[in-house]
Amino acid sequence: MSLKHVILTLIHQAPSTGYEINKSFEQKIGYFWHASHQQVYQELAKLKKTEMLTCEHKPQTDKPDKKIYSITVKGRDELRKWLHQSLPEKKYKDILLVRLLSADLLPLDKLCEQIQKAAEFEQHRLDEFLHIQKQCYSDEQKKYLSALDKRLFINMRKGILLAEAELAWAKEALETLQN
Amino acid sequence: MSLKHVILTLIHQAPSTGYEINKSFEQKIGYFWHASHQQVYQELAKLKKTEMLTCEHKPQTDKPDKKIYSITVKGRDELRKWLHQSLPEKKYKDILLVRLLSADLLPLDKLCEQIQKAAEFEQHRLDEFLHIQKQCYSDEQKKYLSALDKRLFINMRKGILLAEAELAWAKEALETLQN
DNA sequence: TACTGTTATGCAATTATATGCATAAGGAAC
DNA sequence: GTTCCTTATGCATATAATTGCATAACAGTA
Repeated sequence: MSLKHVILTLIHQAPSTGYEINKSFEQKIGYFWHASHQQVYQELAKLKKTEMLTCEHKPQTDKPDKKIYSITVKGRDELRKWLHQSLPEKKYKDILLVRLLSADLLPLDKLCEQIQKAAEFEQHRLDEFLHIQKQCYSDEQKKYLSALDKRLFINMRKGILLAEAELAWAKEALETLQN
Repeated sequence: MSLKHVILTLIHQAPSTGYEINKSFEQKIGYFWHASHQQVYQELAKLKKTEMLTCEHKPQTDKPDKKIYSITVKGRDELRKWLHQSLPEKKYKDILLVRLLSADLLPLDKLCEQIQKAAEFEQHRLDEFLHIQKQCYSDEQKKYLSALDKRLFINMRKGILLAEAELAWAKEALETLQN
């Protein structure tokens, strides 16, 4: 439903290869959308078949050949249409919360360990975001952000706020469990 | 991967029918795990076939017949095994953040409308949680929580903290966009 | 020279989810 | 009396996502 549009969004920003799109998913985009490389290549093939994208073949001598995809008018129309649709309901999936429900089969210390580990992961995420914030968005820089940079800033802020909430929860949860 | 274990968790707590499990997903469980009724019935059939669950058929005269599922020893072992596995990485999917990236195809006012709508949904969620918190977890009551109630409390707290973070983000985002 | 990592693509098979439709009986509302 | 809601189950099909495997050339390193 949406991976299609995520990819269209990326290629709309700039023509790209599957490899580059995969890199985006591994790096920045990965914080708010997850996709494997197989999924990406399959989706690109589908988008080409339905004429949302065109593909230019770029042979290379030293490295494997590239396929550079560009968005078509049809693709841009589809993207615009999707952007105007109302947001589908969020589908929450939080394994840790499920595990809490059957913790009588999981010793308290093991459970706390899992919460601890999840917290460390979030801390790592948060640190990365905070680093970006420091580097790219000083109070001075924030005054003169372009429209695009504003949007990137907002996205990063969500990463920060959610990671902080996760961390606050983990702390509280550990205290309550071990009280 | 996990729906299986979510269902095992629920039936481990108490033998249930597919209908009851679906109710759980629509209500409380829905806040941290989403599943449709078709998915649930199919998964129950699979779990029965693989002998994780047994099924007792309860004919009823006034209403459609029930199938009451109970967890088997094999099912409980499977659940315990899963509980001890380390958590898989979270797979983030946030459509709103994707949409922010291609906002040049979406007028600012429409974008803000979508953020506003998402915020209203979160506010509704938050209100429900806060209501539960007020009803069930007064300062006095919190002192004497059973192990299970503690876990339920922790889950609810996550709902509250995350919803608050979403709301804080939405407010900030709207301010930045409209500055 | 063999191993590891990066660039670059993909197929095949399976599993997980979603979409649409179907049945059936009781009760409440209009 | 017909329409809608709740209880209770499910099938068939379609789409999305994961898992495992495969290819290939170069570059660095041990």
